[in-house]
Amino acid sequence: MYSETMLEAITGRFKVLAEPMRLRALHALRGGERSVGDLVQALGATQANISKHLSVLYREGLVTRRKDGLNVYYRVADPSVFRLCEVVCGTLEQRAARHARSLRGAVPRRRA
Amino acid sequence: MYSETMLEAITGRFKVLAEPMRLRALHALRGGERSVGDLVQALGATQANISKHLSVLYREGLVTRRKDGLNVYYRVADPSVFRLCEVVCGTLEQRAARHARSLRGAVPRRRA
DNA sequence: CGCCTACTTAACTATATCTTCATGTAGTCA
DNA sequence: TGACTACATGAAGATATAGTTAAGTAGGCG
Repeated sequence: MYSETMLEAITGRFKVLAEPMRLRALHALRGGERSVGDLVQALGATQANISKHLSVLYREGLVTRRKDGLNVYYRVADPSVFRLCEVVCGTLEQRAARHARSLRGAVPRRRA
Repeated sequence: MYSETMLEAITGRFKVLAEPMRLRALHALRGGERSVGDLVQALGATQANISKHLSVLYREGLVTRRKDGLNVYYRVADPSVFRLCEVVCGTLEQRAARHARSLRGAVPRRRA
């Protein structure tokens, strides 16, 4: 069993990832660092919105940032995020497959 | 990049795991199935509260349930949850270690 | 210096969700 | 049938958080 603080830390990490826009931002950063304006255009959201989500990711240690002139460039700091997504994807696909099978009938019948 | 529906599904899964009490419940079920009343006692929460969290876990497909007389027994249906927690734990520990090192000084100086 | 651009942040509204209390439901036992 | 137990659920209050608007900060450029 986890300690109380560890539990809060884990759920905190999950909470950060539980937002579509943040996940989109992280995956948009998968290819390397990008500026805020670049992300705004890529993700189709307002600049303030993206900026806030990036701040959350930064506070949680999932990204780093680097200022260059007027631009701020963000970069993924913790690639484990993608492993988490892949694990979730795997189980979701398994579940979907099971569901599909159950729709076809739990005990598949041959064509009459 | 994920499709919009896939993204919602992934964040939905993270959202379910982003609650300390639900994570506690899942880990309490790690040893095998347990009744609601048993979990209530083990987790130290109200019966309504536990029942609701279990319903969420059930809707999301993370647990199964089985009724036997007056009792309802829950069981973990998707053990990948524990892998997710382990991945998160690993990165949190790494981060804590880095933080500890930075507190000792990024460039450790020898005693004068 | 003033003005612009890129970004951040404060203030606000709307929405979601956790928690609790009370009630409802299903099964057991007399 | 009625009373009791185990669990689920509806309603309501408190809190949190996403999104927008507007203002603030910092750097580049004339």
